[in-house]
Amino acid sequence: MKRTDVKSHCPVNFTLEAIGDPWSLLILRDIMYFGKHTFKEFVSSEERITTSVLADRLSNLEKHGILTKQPHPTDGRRDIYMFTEKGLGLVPILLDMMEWGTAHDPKSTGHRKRTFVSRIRKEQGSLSREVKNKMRRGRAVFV
Amino acid sequence: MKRTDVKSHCPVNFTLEAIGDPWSLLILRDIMYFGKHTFKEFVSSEERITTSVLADRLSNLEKHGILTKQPHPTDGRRDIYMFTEKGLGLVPILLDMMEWGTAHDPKSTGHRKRTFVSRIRKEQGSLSREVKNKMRRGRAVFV
DNA sequence: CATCTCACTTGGATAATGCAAGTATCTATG
DNA sequence: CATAGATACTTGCATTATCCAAGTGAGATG
Repeated sequence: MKRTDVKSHCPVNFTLEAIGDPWSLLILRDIMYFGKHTFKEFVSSEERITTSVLADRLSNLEKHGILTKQPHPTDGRRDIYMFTEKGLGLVPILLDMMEWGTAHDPKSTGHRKRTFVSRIRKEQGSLSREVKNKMRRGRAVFV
Repeated sequence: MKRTDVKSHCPVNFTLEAIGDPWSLLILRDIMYFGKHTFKEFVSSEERITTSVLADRLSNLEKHGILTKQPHPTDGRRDIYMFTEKGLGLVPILLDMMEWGTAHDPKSTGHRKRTFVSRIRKEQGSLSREVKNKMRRGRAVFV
């Protein structure tokens, strides 16, 4: 039995079924932050995804309606991958991940984007603060 | 070679090295949303994590400074897992995941928390909108 | 002190991933 | 218009991770 065989309708679990593996998120990062759009560009990323896994993840992200594939307008060999509107809903998650990674890795390249990262921090408002305070007191969101 | 053997200092990748597998995030969800704190409680979650994977993930999350383990004050068999301050920095990510999962799963239990979810949505402010608009025009954050 | 509870470990089967190589389609060049 | 190079994949095999069931050891309970 695979993990995703148990269908809970917890919204966090639903999100994880779509993007809950590292490679999928790295692909989304490549598009969102670096403007990559093709198979070849994804393969060339620092983290060295293999072509078999990349093909699998791209088709998953398409299946989940997060990415769309279009033929390149002039070069028929290429396919262009882009976010759908549903995919764009993941932007806040990717922003928060950039913020956290920058905050906790002294060597992070995020430090070169200080003003951008502090803008992310500002979007984390009163609700986040409220939840954190609750948890500091040993409580939980729904308890 | 494992994925995490390639050390990029991309902040998103750094975050993924810490919590980039589904089980870790489900553990954090259990603590944050449901107030679970012990091994037994995590095992009893809907998604059926196995004890071997749970033990592995808990020690990883401890190693990354996201969770701390304390002995139960009265029952010496139990250990209490709680978020550290570093771990609390992940709260916005977990909130955004709840928001997205609720928005895209018609059967989501998140629909029972409408006012809470709409508060999450309100925290996603002008920066997210700006990034999304850029991407709709085929551009990227840093391009 | 026998039994139960809790937090793990261990071992063996199954599934996912990594790696190298190959294929099909399209483009660019002589 | 044949040939070489690009691009987006597949395929096959070795390695690694996960699942599942059962066991262990320390502490609680009656």
